[in-house]
Amino acid sequence: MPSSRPLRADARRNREALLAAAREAFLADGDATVEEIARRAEVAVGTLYRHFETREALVAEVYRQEVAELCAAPARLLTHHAPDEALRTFLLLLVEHAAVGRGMGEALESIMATDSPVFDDARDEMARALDDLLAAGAAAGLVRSGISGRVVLRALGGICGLRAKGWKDDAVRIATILYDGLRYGAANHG
Amino acid sequence: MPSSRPLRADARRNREALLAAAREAFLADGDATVEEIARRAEVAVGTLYRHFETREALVAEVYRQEVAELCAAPARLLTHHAPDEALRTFLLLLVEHAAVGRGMGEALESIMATDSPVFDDARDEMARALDDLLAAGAAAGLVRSGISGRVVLRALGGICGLRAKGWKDDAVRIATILYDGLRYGAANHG
DNA sequence: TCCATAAGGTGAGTCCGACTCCGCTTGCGT
DNA sequence: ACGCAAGCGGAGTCGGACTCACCTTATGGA
Repeated sequence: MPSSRPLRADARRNREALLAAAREAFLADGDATVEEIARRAEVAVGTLYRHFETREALVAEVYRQEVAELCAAPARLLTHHAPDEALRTFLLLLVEHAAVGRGMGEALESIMATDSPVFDDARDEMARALDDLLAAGAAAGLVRSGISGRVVLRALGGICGLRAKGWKDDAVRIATILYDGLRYGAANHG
Repeated sequence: MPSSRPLRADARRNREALLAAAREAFLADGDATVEEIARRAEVAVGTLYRHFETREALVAEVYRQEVAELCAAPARLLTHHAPDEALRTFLLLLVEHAAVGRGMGEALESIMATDSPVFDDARDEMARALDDLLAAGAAAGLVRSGISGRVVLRALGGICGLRAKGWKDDAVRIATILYDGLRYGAANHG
């Protein structure tokens, strides 16, 4: 159903406006009712639902770009760093992304810690990205083998939700612990 | 407000019935509307709300016993095992508890991964229990120091929510990775 | 240029679940 | 046995996601 017809001009405008309004609302506050988003975009809720199946689908769309970018990182990191360093950097990059705004953290948490089918694609993509990292590390004997990306993803899920004072330090610590834990059973243990 | 007066007989009965109904509903299905719980207990929702501030408070109460038990474990484990072994066992014990029913997992997740004030007590208690474990481990040079129980708690949060096939294996793996990560930077590194 | 028409937009309304309120009922101390 | 505070019932409110029957308009073909 994409591109059966190229989308009428007003429709495209509204879709864009909705995404912009949602992005604005999410990045800042983290939530926002569909009503609020529609109002910001100067359309009615019905229009919102013409373009996005559910509120969650809108959230997913808003963060798709950024998640895709995040998922592209492992391949890039692996060309510039040793696999273990690439893994470490990626985990910290994730924390960094989660920190850009309440919304991004929540989106990442939804992807990592829920099983909502709306995020299936993003979840699969991130799991695959992590798989690559882990496989490269294992092949080099720097990371224990037998761990799937999905597992690591899930382990990281918790750190993206809350925004208490000092949150980021904690997140970095957790990422570091996980990283060390992943190296612990490696062939070249050290 | 506890024990200003010993609670009228019918009130005690209803309170008990509500807890029983909720326990039954939660352990099996994981959720249940307040309406459903009230119906099961053969009282009206108003009665439910006389006894419990919010739905969450009811959840907290249902699992208080079990959480308290869980929190008592570290002290016991430390008298029988080396600190590192005690830590490992506790992490696995947590996974075990999360596995007893959808509800218990959800409750643990709420405690560990949210900041709902309803779970403040449980959260504090668990963090303290973990602190003890970590401090003992650090004192013996078996566990890296500088990690607070709260951080570990948060890291574990993600593993208690989902119930996909093979979930428990994943949870055990994550717990193991965390455990290894916690030992990684220890004084007697090995 | 103009019309037919299907794509798109609208917003009051539905649904659902948590929570409230107030009048009625009842356990229990005297 | 009586009074009344404690307790209970359940219809009602509220808030948020989502729907649908009807209206508006962009667009492409004559």
